[in-house]
Amino acid sequence: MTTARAGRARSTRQGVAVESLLEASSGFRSAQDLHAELRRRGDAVGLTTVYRHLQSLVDGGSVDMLRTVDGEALYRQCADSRHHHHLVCRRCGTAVEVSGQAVERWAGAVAREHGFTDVDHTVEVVGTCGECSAGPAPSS
Amino acid sequence: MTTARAGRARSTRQGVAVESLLEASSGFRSAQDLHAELRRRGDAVGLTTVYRHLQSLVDGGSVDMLRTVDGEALYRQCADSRHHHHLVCRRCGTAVEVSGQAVERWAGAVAREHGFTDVDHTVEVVGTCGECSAGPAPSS
DNA sequence: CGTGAACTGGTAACGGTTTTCATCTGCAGC
DNA sequence: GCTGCAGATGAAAACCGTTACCAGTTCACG
Ligand SMILES: [Mn+2]
Ligand SMILES: [Mn+2]
Ligand SMILES: [Zn+2]
Ligand SMILES: [Zn+2]
Repeated sequence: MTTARAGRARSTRQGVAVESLLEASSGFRSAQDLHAELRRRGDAVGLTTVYRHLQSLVDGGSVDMLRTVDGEALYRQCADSRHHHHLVCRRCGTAVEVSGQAVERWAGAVAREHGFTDVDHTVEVVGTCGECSAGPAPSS
Repeated sequence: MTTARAGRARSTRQGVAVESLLEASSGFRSAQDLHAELRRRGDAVGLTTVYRHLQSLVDGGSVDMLRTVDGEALYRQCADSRHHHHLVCRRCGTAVEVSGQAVERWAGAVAREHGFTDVDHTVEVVGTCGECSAGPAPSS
């Protein structure tokens, strides 16, 4: 009742591999990226299967997906299953989950003001995290 | 000095066609959509050229581009060249330009709070506009 | 064990976008 | 008005992330 998982019926080596790798990652990662790392570390999973599990996780609500400006899909395991947004470092990709009451209220108000209903919204904040701005300059 | 146009060096029939069609459109439109309408109305432009002009306009800052969830790029001529966001109807695509002081403040604050600098953000609000929710039901 | 539904993964297809390159054209300079 | 040519065009091919297809594999259950 509590977990509205639309997950797979069986637990497989591949499914566990994808899910746990994403869980161990700190930021958004692409399917191909995950696939490459799995292959590199020995326990390989087909690219198709990586996509399948990521899609299941997104459907289940435990993973967020977003599109980069050049059309690539990025996935991230979210600690909080409730509605929230991300503050992402443009350098290292690390993401912090943030909730924004102010934004929720604003979105609702601006929509109502223009006669819109069934409002939904997407908010992404990108910047350079403290660690990266203190770290080595992007020389080469 | 005022216009920081990174536009093309020459004025061509094709460039004018793309720009004015987008100008006459009320919401976000895809490159293929624009290409199809130009072809339909007789004054045809190569798809490649449509993409090229849209890219120039985006670079010049007079046009906004966003990605749909399935990776398609959508373009819109913005009336306001200053920073703003859009309230888009998920049914008819009509977009209203809105500025959100509350969101700007929130984004800055939440970033500062987590030690992030050089903050940027994207905010999109989608809903059903008054006209569409009053109009014909999405039957067939 | 035996059966079948779920799962896997190589390969092919898909679709939007970009690159390539031969051809064309706006326009600055005569 | 011409001419020259850098800039622009567009059909076709390449690109690339993603999805569909489908034959083979795995696993829960009787
Ligand atoms: Mn929100
Ligand atoms: Mn803003
Ligand atoms: Zn960082
Ligand atoms: Zn509408």
